[in-house]
Amino acid sequence: MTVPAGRTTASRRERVRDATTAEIKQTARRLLVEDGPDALTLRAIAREMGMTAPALYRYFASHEDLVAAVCADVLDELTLTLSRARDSVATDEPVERLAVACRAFRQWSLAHPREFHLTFASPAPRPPMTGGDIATPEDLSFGAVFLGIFVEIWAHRPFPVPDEAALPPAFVAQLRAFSSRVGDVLPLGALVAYLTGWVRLYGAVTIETFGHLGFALDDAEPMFEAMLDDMTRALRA
Amino acid sequence: MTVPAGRTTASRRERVRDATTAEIKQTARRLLVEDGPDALTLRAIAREMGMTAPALYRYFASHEDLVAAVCADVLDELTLTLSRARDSVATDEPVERLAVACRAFRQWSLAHPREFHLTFASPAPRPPMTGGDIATPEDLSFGAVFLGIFVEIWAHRPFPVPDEAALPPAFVAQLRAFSSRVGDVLPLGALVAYLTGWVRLYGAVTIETFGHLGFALDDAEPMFEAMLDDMTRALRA
DNA sequence: TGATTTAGTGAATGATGTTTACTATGCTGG
DNA sequence: CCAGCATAGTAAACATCATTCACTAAATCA
Repeated sequence: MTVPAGRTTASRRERVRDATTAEIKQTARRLLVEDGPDALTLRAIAREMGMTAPALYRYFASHEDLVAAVCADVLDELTLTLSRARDSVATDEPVERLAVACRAFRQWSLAHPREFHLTFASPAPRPPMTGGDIATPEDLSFGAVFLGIFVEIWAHRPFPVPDEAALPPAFVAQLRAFSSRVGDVLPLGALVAYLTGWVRLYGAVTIETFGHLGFALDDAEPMFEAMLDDMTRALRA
Repeated sequence: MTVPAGRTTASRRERVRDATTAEIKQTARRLLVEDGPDALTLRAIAREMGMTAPALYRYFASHEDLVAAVCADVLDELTLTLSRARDSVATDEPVERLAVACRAFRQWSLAHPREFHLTFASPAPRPPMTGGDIATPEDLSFGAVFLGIFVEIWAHRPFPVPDEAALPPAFVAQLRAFSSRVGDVLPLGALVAYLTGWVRLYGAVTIETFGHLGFALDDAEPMFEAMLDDMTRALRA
């Protein structure tokens, strides 16, 4: 995804093509943000660009593919945002780096709810996790940001983790498979903490952006901070 | 929502009208389940029923209204399912009643992912929580199931809650408002536990149904059970 | 029984994704 | 330099969608 392509090897044609492709995705995203997911139509995008809809088929095989490309862009941008947030804290405070990244995830999502929902809460046809021909939100780089922070935390000072023998064997088997897939960078118990953190973070942000806490709270930030507290405390102890 | 209407006062016309309304919603839901949210079209519904699309406007003001009605039905069904699950455990084990209801929520959602996403993860135009003219998932009955269980737990044996003085004042203010809205059935700290539980439950189920744990796990049940353990332990201690 | 309300149809409008045939334009090899 | 070709774009068409409007037929009611 998002291969910058070698500077010199780009012919003129390739350059204008890439520019058009980028403009299409940009326009699509603008329509999504301004007028909602239903406004994300080929005809509207083409209209905005002073083109006709069939022309877009020179750049994307289908409407679905275009949406997927927008999602990939969104994911890249979010990944970059999270990396930057993480790097704004010194490496000798890895738990704080995690907290800052989590807050950045929430802030970005609240500021970009439609992009967030399209990318993280759409019933997209997800391939059964075979190789990596399509980008799911957990694809490498994105998930790697948080996983990397957990590696840092663990290296800095290991935190209490559930005993492997206490976990259901079927769970351990899955964890082993996942662990080897990511290069065995953490003990299984720490992977559980990582996954638990992802579940809590995703859940807190998703429930807030969908307004499913509005029945009780106007501002969910204190709840979010309480969750972060709970999470980071367990990683400091 | 879903007023059964007095038995005797229903004229013949009203009865067949209600039957047709029900059939429309049923058909809509079947199309949603079988062919996905994009198949939920007025024309398709009418076609399935041997009617024409404009006829449906005698029953629903718009496509959006029909979808909202389907959501309301889904919510009612889920609420009923959760109540039943809760009632399958004796009232002297209220924490277990909570666990059983949470499992029922997950099971139902996994068995009905499209209904779940339509009702709980759609960017529907949510009114800013004024009165109650439109049904959001947290509308009375649904949220009341879980809130009721927390009331039972608290009555059976109070659990440790954060000190009110330790919470941010702005948070306390919101909690007070919510508390009075639900009749002050619990101390503020216990309300925090209730809301935290809802966030964790919603998050765990949503992340699983969207497949956002698939990058690590094939079966998220052990993670869910671990979450439940963590949650119920805090309510027993 | 006659008036009125109701359920439903058919045709039409404007929008959508997608395909096909066609037309320029720019690039490239002799 | 120019003949040939790949590319980017258009216009027209098709099937589908939500929605509106004029109309019909049937059920209800006074």
